[in-house]
Amino acid sequence: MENETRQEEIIRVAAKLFKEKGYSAVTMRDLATTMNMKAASLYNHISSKQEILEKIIMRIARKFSVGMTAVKSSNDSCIVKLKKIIALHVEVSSQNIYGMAALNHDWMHLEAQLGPYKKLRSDYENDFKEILKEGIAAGEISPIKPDVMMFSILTTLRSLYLWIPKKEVIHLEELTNNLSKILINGIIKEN
Amino acid sequence: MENETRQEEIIRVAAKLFKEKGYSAVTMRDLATTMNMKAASLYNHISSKQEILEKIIMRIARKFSVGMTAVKSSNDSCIVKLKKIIALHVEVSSQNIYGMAALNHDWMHLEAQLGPYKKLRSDYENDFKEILKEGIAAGEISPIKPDVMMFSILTTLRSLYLWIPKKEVIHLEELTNNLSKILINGIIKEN
DNA sequence: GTCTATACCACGATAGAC
DNA sequence: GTCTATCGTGGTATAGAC
Repeated sequence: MENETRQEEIIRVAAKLFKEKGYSAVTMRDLATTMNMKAASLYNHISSKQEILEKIIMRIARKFSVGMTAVKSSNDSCIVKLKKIIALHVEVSSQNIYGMAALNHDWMHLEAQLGPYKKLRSDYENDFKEILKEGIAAGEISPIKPDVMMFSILTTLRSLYLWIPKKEVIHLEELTNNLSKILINGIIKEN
Repeated sequence: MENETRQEEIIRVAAKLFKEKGYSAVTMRDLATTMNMKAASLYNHISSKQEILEKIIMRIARKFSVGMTAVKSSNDSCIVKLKKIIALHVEVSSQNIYGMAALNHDWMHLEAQLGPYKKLRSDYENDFKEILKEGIAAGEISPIKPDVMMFSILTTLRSLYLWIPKKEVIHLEELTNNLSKILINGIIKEN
């Protein structure tokens, strides 16, 4: 965290507090206390509480969009594309375990950026579903409702931030492999 | 909703608001406006905002505990036990789509009931993991880390409330069957 | 860049008339 | 059982000294 600007530090600490109590329950006084400052001093670095939320959420949302674009444009099979999406979520979640909480649960408190956020999320879900549909058409994936499949896989991936920090030592590659097996092959033992 | 007491009505409406904005962001004035009352009048039916949260969360948490106890004490195979747990989540979630949001995201704002809630949740997760471990020992389930399996399945089940209301017509039995296939057999097509 | 002081407003909750 | 009025607290944010 060297060479981190004071604004970046505030945003990082705020994300941690938002994960613990949610955006609405965290006050500027809470944030200031954690930063060893007075609340008024925060405003030399950020213009509002809302701005902090916007930076936390939109930064991560854009990473997912960029990642999905890369996966879409590849020539991989659908199963490989899915594995790449799983790896994308493990990577982004592990690098933003606090911010992911705000992305998942505090997006409704966005004001000016609410529309742009919703657009990114809905585009992401459509791309995801499209990959599943292609997989079904190509005979790679079981012909179960793509909606239910996407919901099942994506909610697991979106909740990774709750769970990654609990691992003592985080073997991200191992986690990615285990998740791929479970989400793609299921948990039943094949004989 | 006939024969519903005024207190039950307040709790039901509050759960809906909590799902939309989170416990902290919903004010007693918001709740009163939605109920076509003044905020002060709410206090003739409930003693505090905190009491509303407690009733919403603890009621549902106890349903899951009761359901898990029934599954545990059966003589079913582990796979059948898992299917029963999936059905339990579909049932409880569909009957409490608003309350599930508070259960998942506002439990940290519990005060006196925080400890009891955490105990119920942790017991539930331990029972769930135990069933997976038995399944592995019995050769029914793939020998992947039970932690990762439980995380993957349980986060999907815990997020059902986000998704059930989006279905135009809810065929709960079909949803249960599709989810069982996806979570247990995976999405890959077997040839 | 941080501080003290404070403006202004909304919060949960209570008192007491009707 | 609902209302008006209000209490005490604490919210975001600004002004201006240092």
